[in-house]
Amino acid sequence: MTISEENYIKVIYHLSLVSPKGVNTNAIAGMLDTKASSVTDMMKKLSDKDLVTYQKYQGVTLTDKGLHSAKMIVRKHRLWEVFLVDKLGFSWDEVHEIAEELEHIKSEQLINKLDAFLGFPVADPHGDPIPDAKGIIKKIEKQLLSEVEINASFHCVGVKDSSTDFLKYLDKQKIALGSVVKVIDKEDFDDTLTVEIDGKRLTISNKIANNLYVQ
Amino acid sequence: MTISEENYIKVIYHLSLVSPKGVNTNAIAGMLDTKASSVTDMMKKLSDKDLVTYQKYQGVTLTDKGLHSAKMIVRKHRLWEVFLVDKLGFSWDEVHEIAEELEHIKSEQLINKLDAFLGFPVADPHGDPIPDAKGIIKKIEKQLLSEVEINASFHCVGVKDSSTDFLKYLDKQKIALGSVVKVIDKEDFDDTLTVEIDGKRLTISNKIANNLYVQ
DNA sequence: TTTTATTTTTAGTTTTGTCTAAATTTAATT
DNA sequence: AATTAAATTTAGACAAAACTAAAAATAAAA
Ligand SMILES: [Mn+2]
Ligand SMILES: [Mn+2]
Ligand SMILES: [Mn+2]
Ligand SMILES: [Mn+2]
Repeated sequence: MTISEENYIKVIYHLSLVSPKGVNTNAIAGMLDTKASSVTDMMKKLSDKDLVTYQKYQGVTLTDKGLHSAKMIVRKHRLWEVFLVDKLGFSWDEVHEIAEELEHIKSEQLINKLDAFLGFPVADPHGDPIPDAKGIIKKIEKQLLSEVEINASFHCVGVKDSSTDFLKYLDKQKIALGSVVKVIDKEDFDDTLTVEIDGKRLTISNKIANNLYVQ
Repeated sequence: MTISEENYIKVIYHLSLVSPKGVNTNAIAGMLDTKASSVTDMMKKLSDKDLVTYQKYQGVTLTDKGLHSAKMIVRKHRLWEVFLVDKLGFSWDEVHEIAEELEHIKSEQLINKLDAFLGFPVADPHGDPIPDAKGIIKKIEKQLLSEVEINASFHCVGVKDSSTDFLKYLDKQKIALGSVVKVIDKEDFDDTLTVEIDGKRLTISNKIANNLYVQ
């Protein structure tokens, strides 16, 4: 599998989680910053390799083989992100780009040794679950902060949006995975929340609360 | 720079150490397992990018820019080899192939953080020197075991041939970097050596002695 | 110094992955 | 149901990096 093929497979995997019935050509093109015609070409190739099932105009889905490949790429991506943050001291907003390259290193032995070296982590620095060597993903129980009842306490366990802007905002507000959050009040008009994070009171917009997972 | 361009630059660098006057097309083709005509094409491209000076039929040399690029690739290759052996527990005959891929990961920050994480090593698992962030290579004093006087003691500090076969032979004989070697006797006829390695007596051929560096 | 052998380059293809522009299919509106 | 809009695919082209086969330059041998 080439790097390009791997990038396509991974994008189809991520989009499948939202559109399990079939992933659109344009959606793939958007994620990979390429043109729809290029996607169509690649779908034919991936279909020939039995990694996706593709029917003209009907979107694509991953085959079992494609799904397994996708999980292995995601596994590599997330393990490398853990390495970059835990061992090399990168911050969580700096690692995605680098992991985007590291995820294509071929050795299976490498990734399993890395996994052991890191202590078999179950989640990456953004709280996303890491598939194990067999591709099994331990589902992490979580809710969006925006959908949680008032006056109960939770732990931050992940982010939905892992853009630099959002992660830097969280850093600024001293919100990290593990932080304790309690929703004090919710504004009816625009769903703005008053929360207490690690004891400190804070007002956050619905957009923020809608991108932060708690448990 | 593409991965292919980087591989060419690195090979030219290694061959330059032996042929500083100019590296031959066929030599490059041999190292990269490609055809001479492909090399010619690439030399034109690298020349256009000001990474090599190339004149038809006269071989190539690296420009300052090309030399610096080459050293950065070698730096990455060797640092990753240290990581694989010291942190992940690979043996020294397993790391070259993987480092051949890892050396192409782009981030400068990554490699400098990796360097720090590893404790700024000066040599890779095969005893080859690691260029620092500026490209400066601390020359390691060393002699081939085949050229050393009899009855003096040395430390193994590197291998000239780092093929799997040779490294596995050394493993079998319990010879590692750091081992203490003393040449007891040299056979006039074929230069076979009788040596004492970490106290154990051993007979080794000239071919072996000619691929082991001591200091 | 010719002749022969080796090395290197040129010319013309191929594969991979991309693009633009045009055609086609499907979805959404009148 | 007909028309318009959006999504998708086809057709044709291009750049990168490789190849084969043939031509040209250099080196070695007679
Ligand atoms: Mn990637
Ligand atoms: Mn992540
Ligand atoms: Mn390489
Ligand atoms: Mn090495």
